[in-house]
Amino acid sequence: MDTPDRAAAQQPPASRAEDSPVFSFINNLSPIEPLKSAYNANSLQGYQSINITSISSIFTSPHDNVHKETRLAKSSLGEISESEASAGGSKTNKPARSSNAVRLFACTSTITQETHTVTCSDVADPPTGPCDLAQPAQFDNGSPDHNTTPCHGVRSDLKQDKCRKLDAVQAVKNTVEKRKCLFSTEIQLLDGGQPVNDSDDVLGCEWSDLISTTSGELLAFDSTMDDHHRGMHLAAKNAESCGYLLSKLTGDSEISGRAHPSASGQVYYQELVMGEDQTENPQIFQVGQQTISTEEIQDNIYEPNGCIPLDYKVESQQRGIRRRCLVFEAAGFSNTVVQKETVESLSVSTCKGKSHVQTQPRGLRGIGLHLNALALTPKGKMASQDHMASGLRPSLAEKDVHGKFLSAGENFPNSGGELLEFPMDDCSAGGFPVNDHVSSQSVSPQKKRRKTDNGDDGEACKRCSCKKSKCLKLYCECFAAGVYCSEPCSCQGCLNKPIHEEIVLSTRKQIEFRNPLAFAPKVIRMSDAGPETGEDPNSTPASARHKRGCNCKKSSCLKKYCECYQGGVGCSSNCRCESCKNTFGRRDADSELIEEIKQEGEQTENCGKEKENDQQKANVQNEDHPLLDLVPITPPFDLSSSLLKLPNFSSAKPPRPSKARSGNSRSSASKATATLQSCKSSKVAGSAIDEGMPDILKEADSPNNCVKTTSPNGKRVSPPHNALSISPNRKGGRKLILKSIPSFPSLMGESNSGSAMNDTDNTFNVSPLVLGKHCFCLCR
DNA sequence: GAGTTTGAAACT
DNA sequence: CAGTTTCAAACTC
Repeated sequence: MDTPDRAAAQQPPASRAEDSPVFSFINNLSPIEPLKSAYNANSLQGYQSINITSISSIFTSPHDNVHKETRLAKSSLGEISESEASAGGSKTNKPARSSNAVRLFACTSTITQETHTVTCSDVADPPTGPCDLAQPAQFDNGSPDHNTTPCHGVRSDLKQDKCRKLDAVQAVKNTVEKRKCLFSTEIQLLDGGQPVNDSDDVLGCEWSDLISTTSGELLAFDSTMDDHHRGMHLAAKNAESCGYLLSKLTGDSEISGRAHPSASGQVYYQELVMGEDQTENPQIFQVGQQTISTEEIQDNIYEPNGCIPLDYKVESQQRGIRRRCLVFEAAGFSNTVVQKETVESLSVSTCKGKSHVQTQPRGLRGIGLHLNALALTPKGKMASQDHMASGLRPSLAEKDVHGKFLSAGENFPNSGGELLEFPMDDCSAGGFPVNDHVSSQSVSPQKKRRKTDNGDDGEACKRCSCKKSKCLKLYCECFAAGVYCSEPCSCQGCLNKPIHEEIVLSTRKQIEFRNPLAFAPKVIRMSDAGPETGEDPNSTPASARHKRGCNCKKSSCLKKYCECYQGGVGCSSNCRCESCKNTFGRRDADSELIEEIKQEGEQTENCGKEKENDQQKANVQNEDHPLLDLVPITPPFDLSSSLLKLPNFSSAKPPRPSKARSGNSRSSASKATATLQSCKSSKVAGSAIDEGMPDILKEADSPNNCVKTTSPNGKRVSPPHNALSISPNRKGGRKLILKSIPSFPSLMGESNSGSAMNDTDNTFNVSPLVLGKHCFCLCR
């Protein structure tokens, strides 16, 4: 509807066509066709767009897509937008969507401003939730590449035009306007107000042009209005990371100019993200101006989404996935919806099941890092963490509902798009950093929640209280988690804020340089992700393990002082703890060795054995199966006994970071993997991963590969589980996670690892937690 | 809320 | 790489 008009306005030719009856006709048709196309044309693309991880296609597609999209965008976008609008038009987006959309907006908006391309606000439409399916189709229509395209539909262009028309025409307008409102600039523009500098220009010819070119790519997001607005405001406030983006959106042309700074933030993000993906988006950051490559945008957008799971499966694919995710988000699919579809499609396509993906509407991008730290922590400190990303997202995250979700680190590269969104619920999202200063204001309540409410403890959301480290050291939970400090934090002299992105980033890099795994999750939980989702064996770590063992002496590994305990995993050979009583499972080196041996022998049979604390073992062994299933991974449980040991790890290879870092560790890992592989047989791939991976990872991987079975806790899980399929840990973990985190974390992790994480990291990135969560959800 | 304990991180 | 110091979380009162 609107789109056509707008399109016409923007693009004379196109618009004309649009105006024509034919156009209308097409529009009508488009919705349907798109679907077909989506599905048909490329199952891949279609899937991808959906969620599917089809990776290769995805990756490749982006560029192609972009072009196509751009093209399409002009012509088709209008249509699409229309169709979407029509479809969704009536409806406001669902909240969930909105949230996502919002994020997208933020990103897009910013982008658009800078680039002048499009604003996204309206895009929200896509989500328009009405049709999950429809949307995809739409996307497809718009652009074969669905991935990117979906968003396109929404382009600011369209929006503007739409707005105009809408103003004249429809009730929809309201919604639209709202959307627009999200981004003040756009809105203004639409209204005719031109508060925004850039907008003005843009509005003119440029919009069309820009839009056509870049915008096409740009995703239109719809933000569900209210939420978006909220988000926007928040963002504006927060401005730091995302804030600037928002601000831009809001119409500050200046901002765009400023963009650089903000851009810096973006850059940072890019770096992080890009680091992985750089190839794709090198352009993007060119400083403010330009547009952020659609991909990035998409990425950003997507990341938030839960798409991650897909990524999960295939690392390389991840992006594609992300994008896809973005699309979905853009599409505004409710997570659920998307998930459904995606699931179906995905399952069909490549997916390996990434059920979680589905479930996860929102990924946790930031995963990587310290999710474990935050998330894992029993209390639910879950924070999402992406590195820095969090900063970016904040606004977005906030937007959602009460800001319940904060995406912490969407942007963070590490996450590589892995940004995790955390449901505020848990941590109150608060976790995320995001926003910081400003946000704090608005958020404060949340923060309170976080601290008090959230977690079981109330601490869950609690943030750091650094005094001397300026929150730029691993001492700082936030920093370690890869998130910006936010209100909840009681830190002093904090530099871990979006404003100081550069510093944060550089510091982070330094630390990573020193210790590549520094930001990797301390504990990797394999089981969760992989098994349950069934997804990626590769990426997912099979069992959780300590990145490096604890060194507890007095706490007996029974207190949170113990990282293992805190992470809900049993101690492993890597641990140097004394008088270990880790309830999750403890492994002595000797026992491990023995186990390994056994495992080797058994693995063939069962693939693994469980070991456990001496005492626990007895108990556990019996249980394994039953207990495992029943038992929540969560630490507290005695399950520990049940915990399986990882076969391989055995020995003590100290999972030294160095090894892991170097990625060399493999040998041992390889062994483990081998065994694991044998277990699973199927996936050896893990081996490769393993190679790259640190021991921990390996372990994780192996477990994954072998089985979901592997419990998160490496130790716990033993390959044998495979049979069991589920390690207790997982379950436990899942359960816990579920509460805390509603949505699945996106798999972002992989891609994400972003800055912090390297390849190996990436693996880590996928936060076990998340995975676990997903898994958990799925399983249940 | 203040003080103590604890163990990781950082430093040498 | 090992030992020491610094730091902030975890814990206790």
